[in-house]
Amino acid sequence: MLAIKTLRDKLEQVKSALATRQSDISFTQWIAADQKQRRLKQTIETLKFKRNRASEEIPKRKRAKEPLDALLKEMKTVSEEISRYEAELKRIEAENADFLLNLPNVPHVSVPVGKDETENQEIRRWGEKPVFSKAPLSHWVIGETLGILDFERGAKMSGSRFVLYRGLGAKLERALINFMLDLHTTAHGYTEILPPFIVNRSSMTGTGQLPKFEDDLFRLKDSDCFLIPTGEVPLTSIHADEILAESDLPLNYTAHTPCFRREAGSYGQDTRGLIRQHQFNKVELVKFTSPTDSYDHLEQLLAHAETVLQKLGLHYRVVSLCTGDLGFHAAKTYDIEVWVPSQEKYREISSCSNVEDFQARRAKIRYRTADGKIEHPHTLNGSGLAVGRTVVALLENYQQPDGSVVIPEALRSYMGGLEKIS
RNA sequence: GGAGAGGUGGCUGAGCGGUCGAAAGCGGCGGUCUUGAAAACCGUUGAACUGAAAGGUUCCCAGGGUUCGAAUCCCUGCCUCUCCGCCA
Repeated sequence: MLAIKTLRDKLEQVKSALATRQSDISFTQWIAADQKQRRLKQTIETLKFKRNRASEEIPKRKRAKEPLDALLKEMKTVSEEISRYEAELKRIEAENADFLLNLPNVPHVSVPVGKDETENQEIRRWGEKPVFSKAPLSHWVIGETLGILDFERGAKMSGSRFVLYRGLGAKLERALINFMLDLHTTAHGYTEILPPFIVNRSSMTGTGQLPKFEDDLFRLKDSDCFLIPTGEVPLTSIHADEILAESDLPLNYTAHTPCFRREAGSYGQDTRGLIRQHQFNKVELVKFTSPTDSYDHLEQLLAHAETVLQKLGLHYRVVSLCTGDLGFHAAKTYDIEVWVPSQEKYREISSCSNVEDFQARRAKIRYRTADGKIEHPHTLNGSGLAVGRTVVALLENYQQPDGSVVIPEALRSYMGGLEKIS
């Protein structure tokens, strides 16, 4: 959510910044409604002032046994007026709040301007593409042949885009989760959290998933609660409605959570394999930082996610998303894309964003500065990493001519010393 | 699932329908005292909106209602706790 003050004072700047996102938002209606809202509020406050003064007067007169019928009558009218105006104000406020909640974040100045993903900017590459003697197999062929991934039975019990891991496949997923969590908690200084995987509407709204993206979420039938689409939601909600101390910052949290996504509107995309599932595991990184150094922290967060791939020896590139490809709540985003040999493509395996104060404002996350001022911290989040997609990369990049898959050195202690899956 | 209790400021916890943004204690901050610290004592200490400021309005879980006036009364919802039942 953007600050109303910013909208009122710097509307033209906001407009042109948002235009780079390819959003066509009209502000004319909002401007009128905002003015109406302020006028109404003034009227109501004047009336309430009158009522409050009368409330002081009435008991005095009562004690003095002075007549007050006329005053009571007058105040009854005033109260009726107030409730009439308030009903109107409530309606307008709800409209305006809805407008604000649906406005995307303003891109940071360093974000490349562009219309869609074709104009994202490559920042760097790490490692080399592996060389194969014959055409590399897709991870689902490898996984099914090795008996570690079972898409058929996943679909049988749950539907398409669900998978069953078996034996060493399940163990590999678990090994990756532990490997990532250990790395982030020991080497990178994050506090491990095990949050709820079901959250209420307020947590979803605070983090920016709602009201705009309800169709992408799984909602529980009788409770207005949702399955989390990412660990970012519970981790960022940890400090909702709180006022932190400046000395608390930065706060660094990590968590492994399953993520649940409806994937509405992605029919026909990545229908086979692990790339796009309704349920997948992810290790998430979330930071709360001071606004002054949040962009340094974004680089750090990105480096922390990259470290996972480096330790696993997986070739990847880092891309800075252009304005047109930026997610709703992000001011700046780096995607890490891992090499997927069977597709001869880089595929997103992590997305690291600085949300600035967009979520903090929605979720009422604040901190008190040394001189007592109340400010919104910046929130950052990134995948460190998407676990299912890491399995994709491992199976494909480490596949051997004999059909086996070598386990990278860094992971072996988590696999009971196993060197390859065959 | 059944029965009951309750949701008040950073925390604990008072609060008669009007003088309550709200007692008191703790904690925090500043000070006195002290070589220093502790203790003691004194002072101070919520948030949002609005306004140049003075000030004004709002907030005692949320939403409705009663009333000239609600933290206080009524209704609904949410949440927490206790006991019983069930259960990993």
